[in-house]
Amino acid sequence: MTDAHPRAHASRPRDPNAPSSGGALAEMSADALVTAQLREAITRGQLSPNERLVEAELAERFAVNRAHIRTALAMLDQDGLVVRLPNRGARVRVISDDEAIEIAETRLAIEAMVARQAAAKADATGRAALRALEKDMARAVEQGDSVLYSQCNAALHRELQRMAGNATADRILNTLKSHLVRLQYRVFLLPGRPKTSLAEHRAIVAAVCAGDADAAERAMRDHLTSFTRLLKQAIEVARLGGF
Amino acid sequence: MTDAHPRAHASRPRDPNAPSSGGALAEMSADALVTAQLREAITRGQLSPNERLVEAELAERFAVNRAHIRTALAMLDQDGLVVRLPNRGARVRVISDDEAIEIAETRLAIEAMVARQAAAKADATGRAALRALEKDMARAVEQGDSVLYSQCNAALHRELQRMAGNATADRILNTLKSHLVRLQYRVFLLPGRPKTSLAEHRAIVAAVCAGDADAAERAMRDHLTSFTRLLKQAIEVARLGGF
DNA sequence: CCGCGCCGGATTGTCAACAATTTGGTCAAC
DNA sequence: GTTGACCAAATTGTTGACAATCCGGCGCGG
Repeated sequence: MTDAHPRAHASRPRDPNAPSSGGALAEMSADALVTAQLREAITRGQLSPNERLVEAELAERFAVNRAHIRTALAMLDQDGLVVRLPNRGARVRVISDDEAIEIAETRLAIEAMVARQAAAKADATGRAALRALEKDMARAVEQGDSVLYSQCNAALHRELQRMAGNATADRILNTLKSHLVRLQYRVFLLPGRPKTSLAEHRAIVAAVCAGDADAAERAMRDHLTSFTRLLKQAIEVARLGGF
Repeated sequence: MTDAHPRAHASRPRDPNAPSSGGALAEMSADALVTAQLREAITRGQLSPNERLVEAELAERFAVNRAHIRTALAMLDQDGLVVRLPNRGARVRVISDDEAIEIAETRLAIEAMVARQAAAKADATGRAALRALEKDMARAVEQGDSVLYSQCNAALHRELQRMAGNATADRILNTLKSHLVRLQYRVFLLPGRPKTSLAEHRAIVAAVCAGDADAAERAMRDHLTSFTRLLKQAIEVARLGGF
């Protein structure tokens, strides 16, 4: 209706040689879409760790062919969200305590670099965005709104990634974070955490906006070190208390 | 012959929940095997950047079904070695100059952490292995054997990864390195590079063996900063001279 | 009562045929 | 000479059927 040409389906020719599944939600291959859906189902906890992922079931659930599920599982296997044992099917990969810490530490290493790069490349738009997010964050703390806070937190880190313009680090960080989402809420819920976290974020924003790369890296390092320490603590508590 | 039970095919039950394609070459699913082969073909340069990857061709080349090629392409797409455009097939992904630098920088960030962790966990075995590799490396420099040197170099970094015992960092580093292999030879061939590189490696080995985490991280950082700088230089030269 | 082999259902792995899409070339019309 | 539509070959996307494998329970023998 909106387009007279029967064969036309996209106006722009699309940039080739770009990470295949990175783009917008529309104009995505069926495989990529299914993969994204499955990934989200896992990270949101709708599929619990170690749960068996039966191809036929998933195919029905997402209303697609088994082949699509199959490639989706292969891709998620590739970035460690799923384990596949030959002839025995796939399961949601369980992240061991030790591994969770590994992930947090690796994230720290990369994100410290990202903060440095963001500071080095900071422009007016980015600075404004950061300051706005800082304000939102402060409001969330005042109101004691954990959900909002966690959203602002994620948004702020994403904005830093955007400013750094490091696609490689981006991809890796997104993968690492998808592993952490299920764990980080424990840290957010610790008493007093939002307040310290806010202060740490302020330091990051200030350093990045000032274009001080060293300070930005240091601030991010402090922030994520503190996060990692609390994560370890939370894990330890769970290990002792849970059993 | 060696086993009376007709159904037995592996002695140990195998640890579930481990990165699927990380293990030994035997006992690998067909998909994983094909993926590994294709990955190697790409990293070794047998398939040039931007080359079209026709499923039927590859299927014949590796003597497998098209479906296997399909999942292999999906997995390689996932870790950025291949780009797939819907209905238009897959190509070997070309790494732009900027991206090569990004990759080198990200590698630096992670490997600095790995060096730190290796130093913290260093045991007698690891120390011995590092010292042996250092010797081999020195010999390679004396003899002016670039190939041997590059192998020792890779082995040394791998040994550090092993010592650090950080599976997450491992996976990421291996991916990043697979992108760099085709570029790093330019750096190795620069005049005088092996000698400086050797000195840098000596510093790393010394720090790690001494269990000095800070020094190890610093040494690795210096080493890879120097590498990255030369890589940038090599790229710049190629950009100006190549055209 | 316990181990062992075996069978049936469920699930994954393999494959080839078919449908849909892109691509490049040809030809006519302007 | 150039533009545009159309056609054919090549290639990817989709689907269903079939084979191979694993997992549970069941019965047999010790």
